[in-house]
Amino acid sequence: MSFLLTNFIAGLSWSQDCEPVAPSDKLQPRKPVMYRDVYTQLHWRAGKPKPLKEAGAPAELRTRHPLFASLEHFPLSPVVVLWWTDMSGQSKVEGCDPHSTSAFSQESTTGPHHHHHHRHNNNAYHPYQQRDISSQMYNISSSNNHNSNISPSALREQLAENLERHGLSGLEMEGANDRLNRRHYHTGSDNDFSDDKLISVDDFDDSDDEGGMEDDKNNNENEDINGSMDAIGDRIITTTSAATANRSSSRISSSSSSSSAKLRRKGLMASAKALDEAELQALRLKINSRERKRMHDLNSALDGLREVMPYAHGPSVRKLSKIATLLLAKNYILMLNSSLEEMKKLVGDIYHSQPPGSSPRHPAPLPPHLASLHLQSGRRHPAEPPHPSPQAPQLQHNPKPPSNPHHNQPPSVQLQAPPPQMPPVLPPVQPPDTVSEVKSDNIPASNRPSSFSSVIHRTETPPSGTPPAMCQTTSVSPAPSGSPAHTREATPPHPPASLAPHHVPLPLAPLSVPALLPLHLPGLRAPPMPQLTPQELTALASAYATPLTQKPEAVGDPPLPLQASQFHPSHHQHHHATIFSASHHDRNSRWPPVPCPCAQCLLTSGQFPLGLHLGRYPHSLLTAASHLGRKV
DNA sequence: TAGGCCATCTGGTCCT
DNA sequence: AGGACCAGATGGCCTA
Repeated sequence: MSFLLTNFIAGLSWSQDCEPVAPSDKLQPRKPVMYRDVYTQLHWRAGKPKPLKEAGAPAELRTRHPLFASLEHFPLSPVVVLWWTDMSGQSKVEGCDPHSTSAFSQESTTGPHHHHHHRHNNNAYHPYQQRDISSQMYNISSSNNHNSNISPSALREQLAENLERHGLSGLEMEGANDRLNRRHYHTGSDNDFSDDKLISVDDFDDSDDEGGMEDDKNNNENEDINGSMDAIGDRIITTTSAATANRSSSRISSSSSSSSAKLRRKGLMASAKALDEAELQALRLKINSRERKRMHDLNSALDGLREVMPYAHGPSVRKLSKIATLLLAKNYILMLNSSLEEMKKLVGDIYHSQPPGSSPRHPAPLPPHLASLHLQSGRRHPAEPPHPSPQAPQLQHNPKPPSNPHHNQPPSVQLQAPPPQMPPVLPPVQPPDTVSEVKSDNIPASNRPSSFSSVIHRTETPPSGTPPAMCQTTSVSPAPSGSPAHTREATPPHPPASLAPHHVPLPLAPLSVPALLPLHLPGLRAPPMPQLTPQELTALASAYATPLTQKPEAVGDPPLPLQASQFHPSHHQHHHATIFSASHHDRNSRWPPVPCPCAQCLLTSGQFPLGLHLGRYPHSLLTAASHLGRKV
């Protein structure tokens, strides 16, 4: 879109139809912001902060026209008189007496350049079509008045007359604007503020400068872009629109044209190469393309992160925002680390605690299912040779979660551990290719905790030749329906023992853990029996393995009164209460909830099926959640 | 309708 | 010099 601005005049010409309001309440210029070298932007407010576009100010003026800065110097003269011709060839007026200018002529806008009409989308936002008279920006658009007969020259005369009527001459304004421009927007270049009455200011962004206004008779004195930039501050300026956010290629092309001019003006291309306009345009396009690609790559990476995040991936789940993704990922990592530590401690307690009075001379034989646990922390058995590579295990996510109809199953987490080094005192480790599947049904009911609802099984058989140290993946199958999350109470398979843990070495072997392990399950401490059957171990692990495939209806049952009170700090209870009251209980919400990224929610995911209890919430809340999680 | 989120353009800065 | 990176600005889309 192109338009012509003429007689940009600030004056005390309130329309009789508009109730004069204290200008300070209506037009409060923001601190001038340098925009594209020499221009500024103002923030228009009418009573309360209001979007600029709703204030009726054309985007070009809001962002580029330096004379808007005059409002700072003329706070009592908020009326701005504008006349422009938009892309569609319609002349419009803002800020002057509607009774005298409403019938604006369209004759001046007709020309051979209506070929630009095709760029306009009827559904696209048109800044000049949104008028807010309350903003006291008098927008007198006569785009639909084809019978008007006021020519631009007549309009100028009328405007000048109005100015004189209010005792403000254009000359005074011009001088003031010149001073203002020199003060605020003079870039130090050769701005001379010539006496040009009509200056073409090529838009920097987007519009088609190849013809938007060339036909207008007022553009006879148009200068090229460089000349116009040197003459910022003149009263009559022709510019083009940036309001149309049409991302079409044509826009890019036209944008690059003006941008290249800026590049040259800026001096970036002041080398001897003397790139011509086409080259500069190509350069601008190239830069834009690179930046676009960069952002696309960034978004792709974020998408990849979302895929491995433990939240519902179903199509009915709203996509995590960028910030939510990052916060969730961060807290997820924290939770995984905590889970790992917890698991280490638990395993150490399980296998190396001895009944009171007995001395742990030898570590308990490690059942096959946990024989592969590789403990990084804790004291090692004296017989255990030093680990050759004590680096922390590397957490890896399966790029794709196990294929099953449950979309919200979390990705498996694999721990890459160094090659196993089995202490001689321990029984041989079950080969990693052994696939065993133990269901809680196999466990006697008397030994089965009430939380035995999940199934843990080895899901992958390494291909032949795979070193034993390679990762194993343990996936957690969903809990049977009707088993709410909070019923997976952390009932220990055996009465909790208060035995002091005896950390003894464990064989170095790959550790397979579920992707998400709820922490702080009460009672799940060192069982009294040093040896557990594989079934028991599986059952125990299942208590830790939180099925994350709970149906969303579980969301509707706020788990707050239960484990939350046990595991959540008070501040987090409040956080949860806030969150839940805000979105969790909104069954009518259009969007399914998305996970709370705070660490506490992740840590207590065993009680709250991760990713199912939050909908979108404001950034402030999300940030607060992050802060809360940081305290955990 | 306000606010959140996003894509895009843009200019500045830093790095290689 | 050129590319990567960053932040500001803007408008569109969507939701509450």
